[in-house]
Amino acid sequence: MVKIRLMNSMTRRKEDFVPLDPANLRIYVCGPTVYDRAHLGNARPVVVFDTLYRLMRHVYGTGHVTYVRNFTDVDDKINAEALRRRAAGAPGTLEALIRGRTEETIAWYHADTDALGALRPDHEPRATEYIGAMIAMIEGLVATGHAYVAEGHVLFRVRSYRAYGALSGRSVDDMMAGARVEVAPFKEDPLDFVLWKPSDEGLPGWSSPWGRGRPGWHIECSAMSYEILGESFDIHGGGLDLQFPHHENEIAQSACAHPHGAFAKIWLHNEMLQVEGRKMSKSLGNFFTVRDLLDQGVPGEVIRFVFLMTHYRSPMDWTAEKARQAEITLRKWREMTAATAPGSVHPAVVAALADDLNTAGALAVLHDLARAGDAAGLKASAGLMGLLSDGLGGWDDAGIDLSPWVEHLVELRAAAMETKDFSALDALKQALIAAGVEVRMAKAGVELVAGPDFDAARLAAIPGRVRSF
RNA sequence: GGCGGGUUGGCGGAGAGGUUACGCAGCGGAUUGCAAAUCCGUGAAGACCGGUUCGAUUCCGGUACCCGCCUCCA
Repeated sequence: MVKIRLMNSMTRRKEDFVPLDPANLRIYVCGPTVYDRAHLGNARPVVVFDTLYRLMRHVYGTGHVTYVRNFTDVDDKINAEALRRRAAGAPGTLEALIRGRTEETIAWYHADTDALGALRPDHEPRATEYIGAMIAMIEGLVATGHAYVAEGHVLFRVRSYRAYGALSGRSVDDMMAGARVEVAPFKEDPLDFVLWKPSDEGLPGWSSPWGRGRPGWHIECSAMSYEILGESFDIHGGGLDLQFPHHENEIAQSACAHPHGAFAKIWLHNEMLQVEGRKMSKSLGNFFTVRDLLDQGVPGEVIRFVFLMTHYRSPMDWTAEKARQAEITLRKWREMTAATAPGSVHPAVVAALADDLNTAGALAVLHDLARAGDAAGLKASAGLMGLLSDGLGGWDDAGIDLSPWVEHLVELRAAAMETKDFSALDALKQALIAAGVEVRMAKAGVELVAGPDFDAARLAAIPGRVRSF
């Protein structure tokens, strides 16, 4: 059995991974709030935890890993969009408009993450389908004194959980010192957070012991992970920005609601994404979605490769130069493996991934395999990382038959060898190169490949074709 | 103010207390009518100051600078 080591955010140590149950390894990852297209930053945990999922399936067996990633479909931004649509004259109830918006967004999310070569999780629960479980958990917390009701709200009593702050390395008193928390007048303590809040008629709501309302953000993950994975599971993941307060609050809720459970054994957090050296933000004008990139012609496989170039615990900078390099490498590898059946995964690739998901190290091994000419090993090993699969392919094929141009070049070369006048041959060659075609002329023959900058219009505009195609 | 992370060659980016990371770019060579592509080879690093050590880029401490979180956020 391959020994997997993971950096546990809780202990700040790289630990040997020992599953609670090797026959059913359980992973929970915080998923998106489905109010709009996934931006590039959203894609990072998708790829990171997909890689973890693939590694675990490889090591423990495909049927022995349960991967859960939720959809948060209760959120003020979703409400705002639904209200906007209603104001614009859209028919239907508010709930129906909300459902429509979240359905649409989830479909986008699936399409975009599929394009990145991410496997669908085994469960993708939606918060709205677990309201009952959330209410039950909140009732338990109230009954045991870990939560209290105030003015239609239910709040978690942070001081009732002694270990609060352990994950993010803060003490409650530290947080009080630098508190920038909005303090509602009905809170016993400024750090107490909302489990349930009232909804007025203009907002979606569910009936509860505390009146019509809706859940706070953190409770959904506690409720859904418990319902699907139980009170103890192996790994909980998400972006580093979720470490506090979201994950800290999840821990507090779950630990108090299920005091005999361990909740998550290992916490993994991916670092954030930057774009050309700066934080991605709408105000800087460098904000874009996965779909934007795909529409610009950046293949999903290239996006995935760029993500894998950087270790998940380091900030990752998205740059056009990286995308260019990734595309060159993938084209080379795809050409090399096109007619090859996958062999076996190279142990060094597994070893690199097993060492806290060292994807950059694993890619270096892939380069070694390519250099050694091991196409079968390359294809299988890359497959473990979600690369070079048939499903992600096709983008490197310009979908054009270049063989007439090959014939033309062969004829021109034969003539040039006779006459010693290479000008016509060189002109055509330059024109092809200008159209983004790689011209490979060897003694044995001529080969043309449409490269990254292939431009069909420029190709079509080249004069002097010997026949029409 | 509180908490956490980082600083590696021209660029990107890993591992390892002592022996080549790797990729891109560069340079040299093979090949080619010439190129391209490919292959082979090659120079180039560890923010700064101390400490531990036979030996540190790798461990420890400090300084500087950068970044993230603390507010919806992946």
